[in-house]
Formats: sequence, C-alpha cells, structure tokens
Amino acid sequence: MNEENSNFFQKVYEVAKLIPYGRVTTYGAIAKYLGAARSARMVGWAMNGSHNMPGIPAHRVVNKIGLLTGKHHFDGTNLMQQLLESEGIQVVDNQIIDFEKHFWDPFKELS
DNA sequence: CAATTGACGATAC
DNA sequence: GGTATCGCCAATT
Repeated sequence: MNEENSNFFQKVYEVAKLIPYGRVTTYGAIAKYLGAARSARMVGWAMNGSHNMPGIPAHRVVNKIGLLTGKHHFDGTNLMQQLLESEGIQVVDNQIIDFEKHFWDPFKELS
C-alpha cells in the first residue's frame, strides 16, 4: 500500500488535512516530509490550489518563522489570523506566538 | 516559446 | 548577525 502518488500537490493536501486542531506547521516541513525539502515553494503553490480542495486548513500552514505569509491569499485581510486565534493560537503582527509550541511536525506525529 | 513570478528555505558573504 | 543570492518546480504572462 504504497500511495506514492507522483502528485506532489496531492500529498501536500493530504498532509495539510492531517494537521490537528490548534496546531500549525511549515511549508518546509511538509515539503521535507514529501521528500522535496528544497521545494518548500511548491507546497505554497500547491496550497494555492487548495481553494478548490475542501478541508484544506491552509491557515494552519505558515512559513518557518511562524509568519502568516499567506494571509494575503485568504478571503479577508485578517481571516487567517482570526482562524488561528480561534483555535487558541496567539497571533500578533502576523506572527505566531510560541510558534514552536504549536508547531506540528509531520515526522514526529506521522512517523 | 522565454522570462518572470511565487503561500519558502538554506546557504553565502 | 543581517543582507543577498541561489535553488525548487510549476504556472502565469
């Protein structure tokens, strides 16, 4: 049962869906988990298509420093921040407080 | 069809 | 230690 789909994007969607409530992860972490550590940009690009994919909590995916770089792609201006705060994550100035504390590592959790 | 951009990250300087 | 540049690969222009 090897679901090694060549669909890099599809895998990104699957991992994104696995992000638990109140947790966040990074593009690089997902990319690395998929075997494309240096293709963090592709994860972000894949997320771009997540708008057509229901159930993709893209607001739980931020860059490595815990900055809400993708908030501009959401419907509103601060929708992403509100969603995160709604899950118990403190966000100030587009940056997640205690980011590493809320960081969800696919290696550690999915391993 | 070639060049540019893009929700990033790491390395070089 | 901060700035600059390259690498990734796909999509848009």
